[in-house]
Amino acid sequence: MGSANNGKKKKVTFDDIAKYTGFSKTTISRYFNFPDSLTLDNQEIISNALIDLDYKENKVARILANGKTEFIGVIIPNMLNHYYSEMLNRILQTYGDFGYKFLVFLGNEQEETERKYIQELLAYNIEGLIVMSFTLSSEELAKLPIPVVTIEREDRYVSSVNTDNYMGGVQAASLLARHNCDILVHINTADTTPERPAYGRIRGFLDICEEKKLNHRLIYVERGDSFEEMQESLGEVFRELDTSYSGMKKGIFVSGDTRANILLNFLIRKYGSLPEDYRIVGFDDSPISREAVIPISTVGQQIDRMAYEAVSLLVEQMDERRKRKPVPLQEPVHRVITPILIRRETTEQKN
Amino acid sequence: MGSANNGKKKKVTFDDIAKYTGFSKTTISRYFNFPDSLTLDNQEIISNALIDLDYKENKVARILANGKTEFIGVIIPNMLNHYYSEMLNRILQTYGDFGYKFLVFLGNEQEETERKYIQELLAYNIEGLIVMSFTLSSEELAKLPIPVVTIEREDRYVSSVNTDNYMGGVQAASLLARHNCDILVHINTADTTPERPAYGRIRGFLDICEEKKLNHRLIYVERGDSFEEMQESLGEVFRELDTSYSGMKKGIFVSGDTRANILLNFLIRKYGSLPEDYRIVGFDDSPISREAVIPISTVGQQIDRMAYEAVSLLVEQMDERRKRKPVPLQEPVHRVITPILIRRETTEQKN
DNA sequence: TTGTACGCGTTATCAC
DNA sequence: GTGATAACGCGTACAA
Repeated sequence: MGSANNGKKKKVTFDDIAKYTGFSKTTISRYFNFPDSLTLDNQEIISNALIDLDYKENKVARILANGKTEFIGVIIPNMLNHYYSEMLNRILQTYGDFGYKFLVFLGNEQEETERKYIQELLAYNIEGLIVMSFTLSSEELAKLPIPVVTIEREDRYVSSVNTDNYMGGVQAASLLARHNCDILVHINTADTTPERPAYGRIRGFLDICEEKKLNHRLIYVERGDSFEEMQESLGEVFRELDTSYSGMKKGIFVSGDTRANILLNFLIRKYGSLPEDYRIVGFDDSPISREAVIPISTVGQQIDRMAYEAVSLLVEQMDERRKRKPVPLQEPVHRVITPILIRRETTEQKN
Repeated sequence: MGSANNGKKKKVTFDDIAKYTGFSKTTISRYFNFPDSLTLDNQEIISNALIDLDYKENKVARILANGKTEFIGVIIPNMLNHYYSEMLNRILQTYGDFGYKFLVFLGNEQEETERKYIQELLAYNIEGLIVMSFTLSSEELAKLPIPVVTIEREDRYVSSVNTDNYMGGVQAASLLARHNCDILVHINTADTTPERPAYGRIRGFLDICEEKKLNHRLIYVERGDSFEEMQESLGEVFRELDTSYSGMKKGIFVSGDTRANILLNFLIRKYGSLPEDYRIVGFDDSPISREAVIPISTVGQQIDRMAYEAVSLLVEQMDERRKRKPVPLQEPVHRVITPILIRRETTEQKN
């Protein structure tokens, strides 16, 4: 047995391999980076030596020598929201495609902290940055010395990937329109301002309503910090809708499945089942839309594709930088991913 | 003015600062690591130089020089399960407490891939590893050259943090017993084997039932890869329970809130509300337990504390390694976190 | 209190 | 096809 290498086991380096095989450090390096430049015999010799010595590669040293960390920084607002955790999930999974590792920070809504995080990330020589939090302006992000891609946030001065929110609004409103609702209602949060991509949902909804001359209404609720707060504000909305439009068929497009579910629960708890004069469409295709007591129709964001596009957009720019004469992007690239309408029982109820 | 450093802006190094200020590199280094060893005047001079030159620290170089990466590796099974994403969330948040950065990989259930991930992590000189996936045995993990802490998985040969699952089972069963149920049922997944911490839930449940001589029953369902599969297998269970124990008061302890919610939904869809002869307790305190049409009583794992304990346990061991004469742990440390029983409407219904 | 010289493990640039 | 040597940017004895 090799016996236990007790205490601090010194790591095996190129130097050790070189001495062991009689080659130079350079040749060992070449074995890893340009194996074809060695004779097959010599490759074999080194290959065996690696096993004999139990060599483990040291990426830190490589980074110092050539500057490529293969690190991408990620700043994400939180992970309570399924949308973000799923996005992070998909981002991490692109490791298989591109080989980049991710350093993740949770942005806590404070500008200064977030700047600190970015400095820390830069100190590790990350090669690119993905930003999902919205505390820092794209103008500021664009000034960073590395490529930046944002996801679903204000993106005027940087490249980005967003859902086609307008299309989402159109899809939702059209579906409700097809069900011959007497009144279309869209519920969104008060902080959905025009510069946010999510604002497109409102425009899409309104455009369809106006185009088809449908009776409609827009309701803003506070975002709310907790589930209970959301429940409370939606409780009022529910009671008002339920009484004001009594007897009318109501088509409700709720921006966010969590809120759609809350509304649905109010209905079920009041009526024991989903009344026929209610049709509901959510947004996000988050787990709750599937797990709800009546599965909720929803506009599904293609999170997997968005994550992939974000990373690949970043990789393109990072690759460009490695060239002799890099041609940086003159204009930010904005990729838009079409959402997918998912019909479930809150619109397709079989009675 | 320094003018715009065009093209590839060379990074400012200690050498540049040294030349600029007239000090040596060493003094600059000391400024960062032992500022008190410089006179206040000289600190001031260097401090100003940093601003003038717009110096950005380079952690990679520092790592190479002293070996401390401040990286912790994390291997997590997936992020679809809220439990994992929340745990990751909390782990990432410990950055504020300990300053360690996390390199995260998603274990995909294949031993070889997971070993590859670990090698990659080691290549980056991570100082410690947190493992939540269960593909690799603790025996194998214990052989790694760095400290390892597992969370809620088989942990015989490594340090770990687990929920007190036994206590959780006891709490759930006791609560149901207090409601004078005629039959206590525990639903768990078939893969919950004795070496898994989660097995304690079963033992706790059984012990209470036997101690109080309660009519009880244990039902195993397949884990299921999708929500639909879970729904299907639980559908059968539901129909059987509903007919077999008709007229009896049923106390059901479901291992996992997602499954508890599915069961609840079957009830609501059949009866329009939660019948009085049903009492349900879930496990995990995941969002669905709160968002369900009838909020579900559940045994809540203290994920924040578990994450903190895991990281701090790791940090202790990593700190120990930096000492002259490190005294490695002779025996793995197992920290156990007590779960908290959360009573909601599925047991405390006000009619 | 400050400086000199070397080491960390790899890659890049020349030679041969 | 292979080797010597100099970077890469910082930490750390040891010396002054």
